[in-house]
Amino acid sequence: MNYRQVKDKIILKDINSFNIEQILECGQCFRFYKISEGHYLIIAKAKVLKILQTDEEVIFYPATIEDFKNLWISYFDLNRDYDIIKQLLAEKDQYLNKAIDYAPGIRILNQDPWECLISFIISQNKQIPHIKQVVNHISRRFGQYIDTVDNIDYFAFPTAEELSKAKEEDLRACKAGFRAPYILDACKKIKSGEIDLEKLKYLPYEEAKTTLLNIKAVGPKIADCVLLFAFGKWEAFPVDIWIKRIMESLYFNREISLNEIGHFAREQFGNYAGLAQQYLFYYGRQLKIGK
DNA sequence: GCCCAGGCACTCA
DNA sequence: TGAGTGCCTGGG
Repeated sequence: MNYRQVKDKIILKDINSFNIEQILECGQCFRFYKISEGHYLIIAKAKVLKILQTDEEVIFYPATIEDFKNLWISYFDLNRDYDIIKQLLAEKDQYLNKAIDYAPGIRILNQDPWECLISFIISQNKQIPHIKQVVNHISRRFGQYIDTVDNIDYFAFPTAEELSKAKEEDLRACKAGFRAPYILDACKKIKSGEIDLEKLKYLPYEEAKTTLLNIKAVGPKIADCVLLFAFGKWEAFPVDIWIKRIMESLYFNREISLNEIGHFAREQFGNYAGLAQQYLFYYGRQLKIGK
């Protein structure tokens, strides 16, 4: 990878395994908008960033070289060599091999744990456009103003401190529905220090997961999402309804319990299970496998 | 109007 | 321990 700054843009070249559409549309994050083909706007790290990908390069703007080094390299996981991992995974089985070929540009983002936690609490029983909507309402109402881009105001996702000012009815007004008290429970546990998200990063997968399960409305699926997308714990293999259908259809040819799927995934994909999940999810969802 | 969506809590056997 | 059911809300 090499990059340089040209005015307010960072131009990135020679990067393998990077496709902005696949990265954003594989279900790991919610605060992004498609501007046009290969052109997206994201809100992360209290910034509004556009990303334009062409055949030869990826342009991040507006961004300084400092932002790029301090924020975006880590956020987009740019220092990791995905080619080696993909080779390892592709040897596991033909289905995963196909899924990797289908979307070789997927990367796992390093997101903010708090935002990730609340976003996935919101995700239950909702479709992605709805989740995005609720996260936006909450940001607009409780988060800090970031910037106005193309006449649209953008707001950061509120901190636990900021969000704990919300009342249940405020969150219901943000269309959180029955999840409103769950969000407040998470606020309370984080704000009081009962659960310290910063510390989870340093705990082993199982221990961190057990801690997260103490939050109301956080079950195995949501815990795994947070562990994978915010804490870099790639042993996590979130099993949602899509992955269940996809795995049943590709690997089992019958109905199977969530537990069995998790067990199978750990055996089959090992320490890279989480990345395998992303390839299978994107592949299966785009092709509507099992639906 | 009905059904379902990237789960979970709660209840009951 | 496992199966069954209800849940805000919006879109098809």
